[in-house]
Amino acid sequence: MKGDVFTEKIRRVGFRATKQRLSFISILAKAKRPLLIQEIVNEIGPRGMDQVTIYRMVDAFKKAGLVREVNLRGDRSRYELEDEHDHHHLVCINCDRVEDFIDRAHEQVGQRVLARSKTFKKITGHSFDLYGVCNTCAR
Amino acid sequence: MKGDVFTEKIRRVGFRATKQRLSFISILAKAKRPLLIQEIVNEIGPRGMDQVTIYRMVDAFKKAGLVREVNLRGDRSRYELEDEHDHHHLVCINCDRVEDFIDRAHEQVGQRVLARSKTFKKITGHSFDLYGVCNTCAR
DNA sequence: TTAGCTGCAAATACTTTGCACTGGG
DNA sequence: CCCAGTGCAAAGTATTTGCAGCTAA
Repeated sequence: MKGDVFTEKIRRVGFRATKQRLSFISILAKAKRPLLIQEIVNEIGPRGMDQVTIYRMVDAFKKAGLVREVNLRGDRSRYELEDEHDHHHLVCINCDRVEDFIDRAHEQVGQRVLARSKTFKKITGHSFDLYGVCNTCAR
Repeated sequence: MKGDVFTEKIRRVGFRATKQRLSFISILAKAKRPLLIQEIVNEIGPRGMDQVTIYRMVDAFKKAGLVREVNLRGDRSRYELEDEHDHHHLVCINCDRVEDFIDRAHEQVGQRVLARSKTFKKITGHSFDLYGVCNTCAR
């Protein structure tokens, strides 16, 4: 467990690498899409760890920049591991399947909007996701 | 009250134009930004209408295409009137001030992503908002 | 008149907090 | 050893549901 890559990640941001945190991170790493708190709880199983612990972990990891909070439609917050090329999501409105994509168009939009704006000084972030219908649901 | 534009809007989608619905719509029309359920309640005042009614109204109007649900950051859902040129938001991360902007770049992104995707058939919607710091908060 | 709406009460779901105990370093 | 982290219980919000009475059309 010493040289484990998740252990390193956690320690690097100044946290203790408890087994709860390791299993939390590994669940997010395996997931193909951002997960609800409830989905993480289910994944871990009833005897895994307390729901409260997950709320606290998500909060700490978010501040530490290890985890990203994602809001799709009117849904509750979902969580995924932070990655270098901040990707966006293409989400099926029928079955919730998620495909990630990378696109930098929003950066130019930001510049354009800022240039025109009389009230804003700088852009610091964005949210950009697409919704659609996947091949399976389109039949 | 007969020729009122809000009354027309409401009737056109098959609903009854009650005074609760009229005041709800007029509050959203006056607001300069998407409002929380709680903000709408406050706006109306304690003796105005029941919170439950607002939840039900928001739901019905959303389905009817009169109202749009907006999710900014990890915040609860906010609501605004639907408009023809689906605008986006530039939000101050410090004071929550909102400036609307219009930009169609996301349409090309959608085409691009769809062309590359092996699993999606079509794009039906999007969410795109920018975050930044306004002039006042930048000082 | 009468179905669509609303209000009130209460249930349910989600999230946060307090505190004593545990285990990572 | 000792304090960050966890579990459990309970409080605090947010949202939904059931039902009786009201009112727009």
